[in-house]
Amino acid sequence: MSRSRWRSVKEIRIADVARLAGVSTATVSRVLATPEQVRPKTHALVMDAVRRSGYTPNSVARNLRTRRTMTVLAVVPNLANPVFAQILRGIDDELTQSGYGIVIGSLDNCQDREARYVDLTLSQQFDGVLLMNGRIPESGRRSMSEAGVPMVAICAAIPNAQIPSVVVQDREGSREAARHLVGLGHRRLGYISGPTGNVIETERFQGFLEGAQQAGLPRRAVTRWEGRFVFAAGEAAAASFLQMKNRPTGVFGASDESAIGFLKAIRSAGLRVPNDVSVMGFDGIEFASYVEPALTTLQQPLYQLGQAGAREILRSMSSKPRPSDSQVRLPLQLLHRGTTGLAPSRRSSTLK
Amino acid sequence: MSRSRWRSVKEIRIADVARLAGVSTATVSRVLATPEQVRPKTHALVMDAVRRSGYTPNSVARNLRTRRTMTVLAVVPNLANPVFAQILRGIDDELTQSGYGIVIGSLDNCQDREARYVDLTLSQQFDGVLLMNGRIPESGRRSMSEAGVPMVAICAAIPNAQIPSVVVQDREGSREAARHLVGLGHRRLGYISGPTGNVIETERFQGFLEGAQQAGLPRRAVTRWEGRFVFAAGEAAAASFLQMKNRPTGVFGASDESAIGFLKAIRSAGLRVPNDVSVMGFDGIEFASYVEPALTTLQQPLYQLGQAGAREILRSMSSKPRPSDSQVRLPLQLLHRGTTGLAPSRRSSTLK
DNA sequence: TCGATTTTTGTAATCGATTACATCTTGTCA
DNA sequence: TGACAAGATGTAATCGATTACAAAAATCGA
Repeated sequence: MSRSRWRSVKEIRIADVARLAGVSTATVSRVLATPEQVRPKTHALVMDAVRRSGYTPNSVARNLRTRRTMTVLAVVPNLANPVFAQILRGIDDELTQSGYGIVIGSLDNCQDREARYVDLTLSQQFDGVLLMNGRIPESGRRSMSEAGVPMVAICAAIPNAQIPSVVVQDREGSREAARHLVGLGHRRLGYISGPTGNVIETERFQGFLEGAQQAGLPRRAVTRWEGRFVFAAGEAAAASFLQMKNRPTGVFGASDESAIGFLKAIRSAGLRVPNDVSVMGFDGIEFASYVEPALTTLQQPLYQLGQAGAREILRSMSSKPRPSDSQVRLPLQLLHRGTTGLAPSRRSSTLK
Repeated sequence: MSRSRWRSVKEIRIADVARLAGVSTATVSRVLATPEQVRPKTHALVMDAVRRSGYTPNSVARNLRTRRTMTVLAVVPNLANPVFAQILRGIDDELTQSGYGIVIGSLDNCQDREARYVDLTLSQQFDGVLLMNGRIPESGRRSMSEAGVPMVAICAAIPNAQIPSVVVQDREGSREAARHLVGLGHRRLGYISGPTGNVIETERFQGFLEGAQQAGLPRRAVTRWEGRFVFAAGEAAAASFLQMKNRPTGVFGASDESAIGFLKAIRSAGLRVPNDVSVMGFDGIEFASYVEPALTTLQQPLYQLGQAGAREILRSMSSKPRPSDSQVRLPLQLLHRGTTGLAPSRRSSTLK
């Protein structure tokens, strides 16, 4: 019975409120959208009717008429990765402040899921799109860009596209990581990669190589293990690492998860960190400080990344003329924690 | 310039396609929605026009006319917790299969964020709502239930509400956890709680007490530390734990994160796990197997939980008559890993 | 108090689809 | 071949808001 009451409440339309208040629908609409355009007396009248009836405007109708949905799509590679959870928090907070909503589209690491979001975007569901997967989603012969909706790339810039991006200093960070390891005396380095071809991966690997080189290491001093940004990739790299004769003593994971997977695997094999091997990650996720020892890593300003991206898309959605290829690059912070230390060679000589 | 071409593509309406194909808008609509109702020749004609023009129906207009959005809202306490990420994957997969979309509404552990989702729901944005926060969101004097939209609770049942729920056997699981610890010889137990008042927390704590009692322990053998389902709660509990004179030897965290926080903190304090203290968690998140030692925990079938919840809401949205208070309870699995072992007392006698 | 100006309100068109109903084809069978 | 049913298509109403434009009311100065 209370059930049916709710139902009835749900059916209130603007016309009902207008009748109740003795005004036209136009006036009701104005009271709700532009109160300053209506006489205080009328305003009170209408607001009272709104309250009495429990009216809430139908946003679908409004969206149709105004041709905007006040909603932004955020495409992420996956939801399980806490990196994106943090970025999304920043986006959400920022967009909410401006009255926008956010729809999260997870690709679940599966490229054919792009189709769905292409369709939704093409069907005018969103006023803007935030891309965190480093590419413009497509479906068959159709691309999301056909929708003519503003887009902004976060986390990973999109090559060959005139799209503003908000990213971190991946290259510089990885360079610093390599230098950090070499500075500790490590002469043979390992690199656990992200997915080959991925923009971020490319940047980080290049940076790492550059850093090693700048620190005086030859290219062959760096071993690269093919991986992805997940725990399992680190474990796989460890398997390969363990059966090397001349093992690297400093290993850098292109993500915290892969570094943690590596860490776990080599410790299970009896190696000590950082005494035998130093390990570094990239991301600065919360987990990273709960492994043992706490993971040395490059911390991304994830929340701020999301905020900045959101501000960028808000700008794109408001003003028409845009540079449309601006790029913001936020700095990283090297968190020197427990998994990195002096190289065994250096350490023993020190101890002697 | 290509820009303007996209723009123009975007403006195609059903009337344009109809003109191009030389039929009425009704026919175009039917070709797209109910192809069997249209002659093959006409069908081909229209499809060709659709392809040539790059037409995609405007879903906002469609939603208005059909009075459904084919979208479900999923309210989660927060996004950072991987538990919800996994549940959401299950939901997403299942809903997508049925042509539904999902909007994720994160409360970010902040109750006043409920208002936003209440408004969206009241404004007819969703055909159904999945609640994972154990309560029906409200905003001022308005409740989400007024929208008259089907709702299903996942993860945490909602007390005193006629809402179907899909949960796990929290109570039975925690009971088993307590028995497991006592079975290993632990006579003093610790319990790191979730937020007091939370449905899940209540279930788990009751279960834990019951288990301890059934195993022959008096109530006072169980110490409860007030906490939340996050790392920091475990660390706080550890601080309290460390300054007890007669410490528990078996500690159960109501979440993996709190257990991991505890683990980290007591190991930093020099205690050995499981030799000095056994630790258990609840959730079975991926990270739990990467700490050292791997965390013994109760694994939730998170993905399946999401799937089941999605199926339930799909049912609620299709058929009108519903039991509306059915409850599905999925079983947990005790993963016996490295953080639990014989109690010190028991172990030393064994070794002797 | 009157007319001009400004504010407030109302009427009706509009957003872009779906769909009830009417109309026109096509097909079947005597 | 013609009558009738079944099938395909078209016309126009509809979903529920916003808003351009017109009309009415309030304000103001002389």
